[in-house]
Amino acid sequence: MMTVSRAIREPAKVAVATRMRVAAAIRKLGYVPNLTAGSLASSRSRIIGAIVPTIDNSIFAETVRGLTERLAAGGYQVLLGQTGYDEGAEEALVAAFLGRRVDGMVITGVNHSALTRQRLIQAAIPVIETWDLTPHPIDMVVGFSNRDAGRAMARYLLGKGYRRIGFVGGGDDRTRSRLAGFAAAIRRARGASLSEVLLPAGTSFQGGRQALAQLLAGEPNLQAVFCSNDALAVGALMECRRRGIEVPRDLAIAGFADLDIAAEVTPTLTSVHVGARRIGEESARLMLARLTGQAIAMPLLDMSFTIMARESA
Amino acid sequence: MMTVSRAIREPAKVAVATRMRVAAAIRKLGYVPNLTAGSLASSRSRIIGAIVPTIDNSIFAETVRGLTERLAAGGYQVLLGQTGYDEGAEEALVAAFLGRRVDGMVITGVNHSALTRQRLIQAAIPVIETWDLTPHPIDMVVGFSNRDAGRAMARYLLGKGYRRIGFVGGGDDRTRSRLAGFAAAIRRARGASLSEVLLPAGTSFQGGRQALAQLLAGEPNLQAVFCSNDALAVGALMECRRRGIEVPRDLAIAGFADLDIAAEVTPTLTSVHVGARRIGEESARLMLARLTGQAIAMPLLDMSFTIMARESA
DNA sequence: ACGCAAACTGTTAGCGCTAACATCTTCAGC
DNA sequence: GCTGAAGATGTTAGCGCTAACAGTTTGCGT
Repeated sequence: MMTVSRAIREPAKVAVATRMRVAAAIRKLGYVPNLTAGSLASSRSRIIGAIVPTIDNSIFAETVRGLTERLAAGGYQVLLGQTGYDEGAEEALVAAFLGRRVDGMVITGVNHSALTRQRLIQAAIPVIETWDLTPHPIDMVVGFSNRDAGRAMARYLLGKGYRRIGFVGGGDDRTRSRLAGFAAAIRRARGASLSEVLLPAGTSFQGGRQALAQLLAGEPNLQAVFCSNDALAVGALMECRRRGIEVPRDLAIAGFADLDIAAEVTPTLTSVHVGARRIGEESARLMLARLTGQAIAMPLLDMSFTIMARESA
Repeated sequence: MMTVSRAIREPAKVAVATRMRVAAAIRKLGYVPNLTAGSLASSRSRIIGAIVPTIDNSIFAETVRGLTERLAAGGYQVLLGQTGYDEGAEEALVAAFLGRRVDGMVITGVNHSALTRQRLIQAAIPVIETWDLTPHPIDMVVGFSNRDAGRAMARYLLGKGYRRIGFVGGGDDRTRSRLAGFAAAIRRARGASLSEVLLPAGTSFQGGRQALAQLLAGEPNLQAVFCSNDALAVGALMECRRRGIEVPRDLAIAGFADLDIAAEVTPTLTSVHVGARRIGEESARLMLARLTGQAIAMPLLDMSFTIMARESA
């Protein structure tokens, strides 16, 4: 038995002839190693838990893909959980994943319930928080400052001369951070005004259209709108087309995340590039390093962001 | 120990007072049950493996969501795998999932390598193939006929009077089935011609734009294009706008899958509604029924499809 | 007060593997 | 031919839980 176990996991330690006999027997018997038993015996599951709000609108899908591919290359699989932007769901998922004895966790955002934090710390496994930054990480962080990104977009729009400005976003933490930075910069600008619409978290095209309608109802002379994700922004663009509002002449629109679609719509969408895929890849890199016992020089990775100036704003 | 195990899994079988003592102890000790050990002992993992080509463009993301939510309600978790449209990756994922002793598998498509089929059959677990139909399922099927859907779209376009028709699709099995039905119907129509562009599997907006350009280069008088998914169709729409081609007056465009975005773009996109989410939900329903030992009256569920006639075609 | 079934709690064995250690081979070097 | 170390294979115990069964307590009818 032990020789078979070795032939599968560490072939170099088994003589070639034996290895071939093992392989033949495996084929003949249709043997499928029980990784569950292996996990129990070795107390390493080779599974990393990943928790994102949703994979629906591909904002996080890219991160998940980057993470999954890099971890797979290192021999780890990803157990994916979706919270639907619900803290209770996140708590349940973390508990379930820890129960499965994942070897590490990658979780979206830096705000978690006290219980979730406590459980993650007690689990004593590598934990990476993503898509944001914080001075008080659970363990490691790979993200960017949503606050700074919001401020940067405000400055960009103000720099273009816009003054009556709107904000549309879902109600999640990262959107709130972006809004905080955005609003602070606009408040500081002479003669600038801000109107906001906060939608339920996780809304998409349709939500963007409605939100734009709502903004225009309150402030018909709006000059620019910053949407907290590209799906909302594309929805807003569509609503503009429907109303005959010409973008950016009559109204400027900017999005966030720089999805594939941003460069493809007409007019092309100004957005904030955040390297969603690279966040996943870098998280995988850090995770693998930690799991192989390497010291992590930099447990806080600021991936930064870039404003992609295109036609819409 | 046994009482604790029962208090957690079947609280009704434990006296209330004992149950509360157990709960108190759990809290005090920060005990997290090891589900891996539980799986090994009970030989039930309460995990269902799900394999899709990709979650990037949300065609399958909806199915995954429906599946995940319904299964969660039944106490099961989903282990998600992405093949990236690669048969080798599918094989590896199936092997890995079976090694983890998943209690069931939900897999996209009905064409799999001989080895994959054999492994799934030998595993003797419930298996659901989705997004297509076949007379020779591994076990159960929840889908619709891609061939029929292709034919239906051909008839729809022919019925609108279009004769010089194009097809754009990725190179996956389901696209090929759609094309087969589509091409057959067009061949049978008087005076109708078909030009095709097959892209690498998994391409998106950008691919749709390029493919349209390619089609028009070969057949400048094209009247209608059927795109094998909505992302391609939206890409094609964008290319039209860029070239000043008015849809549907100069060129009709139809998509497939009826994503959220189809109803939101301008012009709204004619598409084939396939109930992606319901495929996931029904798969979960069948899976749970099978796992609780119920007999399945109908192991082949034809979810059908509907052509959503909108402005673009 | 007693018997007995139902309700509850406890004991034993083993799920399939791997860590750690033990033993057996092989072969270079003299 | 012998020694010793490296290389290859084997043995033992146990990971943390649950199925199956065993034993104990409770409550009810008489």
